[in-house]
Order: sequence, then C-alpha cells, then structure tokens
Amino acid sequence: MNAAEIREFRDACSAAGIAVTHQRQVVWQALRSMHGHPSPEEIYERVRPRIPAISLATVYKNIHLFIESGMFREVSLHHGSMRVETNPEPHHHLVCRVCKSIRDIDAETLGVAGKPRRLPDGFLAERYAIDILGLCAKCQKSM
Amino acid sequence: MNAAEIREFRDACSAAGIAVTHQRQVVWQALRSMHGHPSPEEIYERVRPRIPAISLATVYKNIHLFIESGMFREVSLHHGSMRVETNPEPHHHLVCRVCKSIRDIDAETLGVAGKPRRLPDGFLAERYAIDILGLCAKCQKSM
DNA sequence: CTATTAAACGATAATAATTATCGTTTGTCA
DNA sequence: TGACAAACGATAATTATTATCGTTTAATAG
Ligand SMILES: [Mn+2]
Ligand SMILES: [Mn+2]
Ligand SMILES: [Zn+2]
Ligand SMILES: [Zn+2]
Repeated sequence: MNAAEIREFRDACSAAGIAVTHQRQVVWQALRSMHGHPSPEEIYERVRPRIPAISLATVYKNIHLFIESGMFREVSLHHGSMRVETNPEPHHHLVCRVCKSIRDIDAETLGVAGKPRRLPDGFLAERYAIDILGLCAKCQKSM
Repeated sequence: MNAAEIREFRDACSAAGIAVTHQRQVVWQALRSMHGHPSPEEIYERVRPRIPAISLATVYKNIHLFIESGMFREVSLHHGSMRVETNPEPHHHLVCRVCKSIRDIDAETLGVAGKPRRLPDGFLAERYAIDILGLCAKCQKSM
C-alpha cells in the first residue's frame, strides 16, 4: 500500500530477477497482510476482490516464485504424498530442500534434548518432530 | 513371517479393535520390512507381488488404521494443501493432531536452542523446523 | 461346526490439489 | 517506441486421496 512497501517489493523482484506485475504485487501484499499459515486457495480468495479476473494458476505460480526466491517460506516441505515412518525409534529428520530426501537422525547425534515445561494455551505435547532443512551432500555438489 | 511377528500383529489388531485379515497382515509385514519413509504407492508395489488382486484403496485404508491405532506414524502431518508462512520471525510450531491447527511458538518460549556442530554425511543445515505434535486445549476438552 | 452379521475388500467414480498447455497480454530494455 | 521474453487467464491434465457400493470374509454365538 505505502511507498516503502512498494519499493521493497520492487527491490525483491529485481533481486529475484522477476518482473514487477500488478498481479504479483497484489499477491505479495495479500501475503504481507495475512496472518498464520494460509493455503493457496485462501490467498486467492484474499486477492480476488482486488483483481476479480486473476487466475488461481497465477496465484500458485507467484507463491512458488516467492518461495524459490526466499521472499516467503513454506510451512513444511511437501513430498507430494503422505509418508509412513518405518523406524520405530524416536528420532528426527534431515530434509533436503532440493531433492526432498529424508534421512533419520537420532536426538543424541543432534544434540537437542529436553521436553519443555509448560506450553502456551494449554497445548498438550505428545511428540517433538524436528526437521533440519538444508542441502544434502549430493545437492551441495550440484550447485 | 515368523510366529512371534504374527502374534504381535494379532495382538495389535485386537488392541485396536480391528479384524485380522490377510490383506491387513501383508500390508503390516510389508511396512515392517521396509526402510525409510515409503509412500502409499510404494507400499502398494511392495504388497502386490504377494496379493496381486489387492486394491490401492485397501492399502490406504489400512495405513490409516495403523496410524490411528498407533501401530505406525506419519512422517509429518498433512494439512491437505501447502501452507505459506506469513511470520518472518524465526519460530516453531504447535500442531494439533486432531484439528490440525498450527500455532506459532518462538524458540525462546520453547526452550530449545543451539545449532548442532556437524551433521552426518555432510548435510548443510539451513534451518531448524520444530513441530510439537499433540493436542490443542480445545481438542483435549472434546475427549 | 454352521449361520448370522458387521467389517473388510475390490472396483471404480468422485474429489481436491496442483501442474501443464497454449494463445494472448504486458513488462523490460535497447 | 518496438521486439521479445515473461507473465497471464482459461482450462485441460495429472496426481493423490477419498467415497461408494456390491461382494466376500472374519468374528462369534449357538
Ligand atoms: Mn524417520
Ligand atoms: Mn508459523
Ligand atoms: Zn538433496
Ligand atoms: Zn485441536
């Protein structure tokens, strides 16, 4: 809305090497104005009042560009389908953001321990699931 | 395959209040024999040589039953669609396994800190994503 | 060891999320 | 002010998952 925000958006686009389009800016501002963890559909519904003719595909394309360029992040990586854990031992995961591989790592090797005291809003913790996001050795080489 | 495993499967079924069927047992054994984090399709392909007539739907149904009854777990909860993070601050999440709500929690409140030293296989860590899985206050009451 | 009955199964249609295609429009840059 | 690649909208296609429904099977009571 304001000038500083528009400048920030333009700078982010040029840093990412993408064009400054009206649709892109409105999607970006919608995300800026939203709280929580919206789905593409929810973002679409937020954008539609401003650009009634926008396509859901455009929203998807721009979300992906924003994530690739680091302007926003995904809450958790999608693997395309559900995955079943076959390792019954308590452990955590190394997840590669490029090839999406998942490797087990036990809490000891990881060096984080200890359940917390009390959680906000009376949340009852049953399990800690730590994903370390990054690059596997193979994907580091191919860059 | 062996008697002890079959006994374990039968006990788990009766504890879960579900019938002992041939298909169910083969899916269970397939999961037992697999490593890593297989998808329903991969489990299906593993089961097919033993029961060529099995339906993919049956594999899905049994995976869900196994997860509901605690015989296996999902690698990470599915929210049905991708979610975009709107909070630019580093933080973690409280995820309710019943209503699938996601609440932000900052690392400080959580009381876990510290990047680890070196990760196995040359994995390059870029970000820690901690999901605390459990029950939100509302879902605790409705039980 | 049967008969009853609810649960489970297989086939397949339906749904939901996401991606691909393609002709048209619009930024970018010289 | 063009030329051209990038982006857009419409929509078809794909993928993952779930629902439906007629048939088969496991549980169990007698
Ligand atoms: Mn694992
Ligand atoms: Mn968050
Ligand atoms: Zn990788
Ligand atoms: Zn809940």
